[in-house]
Amino acid sequence: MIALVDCNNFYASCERVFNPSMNGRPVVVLSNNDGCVIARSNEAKAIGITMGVPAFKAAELFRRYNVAVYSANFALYGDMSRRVMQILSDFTPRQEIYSVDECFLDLAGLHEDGQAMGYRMRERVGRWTGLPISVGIAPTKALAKIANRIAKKYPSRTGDVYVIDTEEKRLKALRWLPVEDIWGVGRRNAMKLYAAGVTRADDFARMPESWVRKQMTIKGVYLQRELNGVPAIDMEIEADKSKSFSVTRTFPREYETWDEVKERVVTFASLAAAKVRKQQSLCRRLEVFVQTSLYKDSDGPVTGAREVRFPFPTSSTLEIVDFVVAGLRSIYKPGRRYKRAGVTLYDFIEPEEWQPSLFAEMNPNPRHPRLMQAIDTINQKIEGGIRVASRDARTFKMNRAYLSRKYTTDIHEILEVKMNK
DNA sequence: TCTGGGGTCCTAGGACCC
DNA sequence: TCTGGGGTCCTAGGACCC
Repeated sequence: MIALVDCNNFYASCERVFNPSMNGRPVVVLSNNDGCVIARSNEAKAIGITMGVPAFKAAELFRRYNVAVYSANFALYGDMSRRVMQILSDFTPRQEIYSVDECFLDLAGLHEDGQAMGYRMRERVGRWTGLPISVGIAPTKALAKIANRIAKKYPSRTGDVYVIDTEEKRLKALRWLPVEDIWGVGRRNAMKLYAAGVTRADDFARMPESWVRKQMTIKGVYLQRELNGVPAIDMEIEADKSKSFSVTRTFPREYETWDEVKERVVTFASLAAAKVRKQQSLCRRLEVFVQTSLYKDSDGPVTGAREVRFPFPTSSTLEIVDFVVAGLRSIYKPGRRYKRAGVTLYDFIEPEEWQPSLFAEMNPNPRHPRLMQAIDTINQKIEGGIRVASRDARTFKMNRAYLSRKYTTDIHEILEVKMNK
């Protein structure tokens, strides 16, 4: 059996842990720049605040219902996530961390009753972190997802834990679940399925495999097997190295000068490069894009994008910054009002896989690795301690009007939290 | 005035090779 | 009139996830 454990309303719940007075009150968390709603407590959902709604459109609801509003505090959520995952890994070493707030646990070989174990997980995570979780248990990952959904939907009847361990329960669950809510069925496939007269998961499970293969590719076939109780999607216990790193942002206002846009893009490239170094890869390509407002022009946003292939693999911020500025220069149009930009680093190789070129000018600067190491060490201790000069913090300030504090990652805050307890 | 961010995988089709 | 067959690699675009 496989468990899918997931934190309820994760970001909103994290904020609540440190502000218990928010219990019972609607809580929402906003995206970068306080742009739109990205997490909601149950109370916030109940008063009709929808996922992704722009903050300015929900302002009236916020006021009327005395909603507690928070700017996203990803450092806090990341740290809470690490704690939850750590606790759950005690139940079985076979854990797949699927997202910041979810993990699969392979329960094979464990003798404890699933329901009982689910309650124990809930109890322990709740007591040790203050976060509420839901647990779904079933023979396959796709079914565990559904079990979890049932647990969430009927908290009082299930106690937030639901196990699909009989054929009867499996069929009942499939009859209950609309196709569009199946894990791996998105908007597009849902439309195809509806067009074919398929509206419930059990209809989908009975569709001819050839049809599924044709309409939904091999992934659809795996999914169908999983719903029929046959494992087809492997657990991924070992976290692979990432294949790309992106940093993209919407700006707080439109930028109309080269310097402003360049500063942002250089910053994004620097952040992404640090991630590449952290996983000890080298990078051979980047993509940079800039975009005008998604909402202003009636014919939609104008996007410019450019791929840059490096003459050698590198993880040096200095080298990557040069490449990204060259890329940006080739797409930047003076006079445009840019609202969003981003950088993706990808096409990684491992350092030992690469041989230097015979031509010196095609090789990376041999002194950069140690320089980067020194910079990373310093920046670990002093956030933003060293950066390339073309990054200028003064030119950019993100809106984070409702930011909570770094309760778990800043030593002063940690002491304060402890004293209050 | 104000509208998020970061990933992975699959497939078709083109380019190229022998 | 008749115009091979098999394979790899790469990329863009689509679809999906949280």
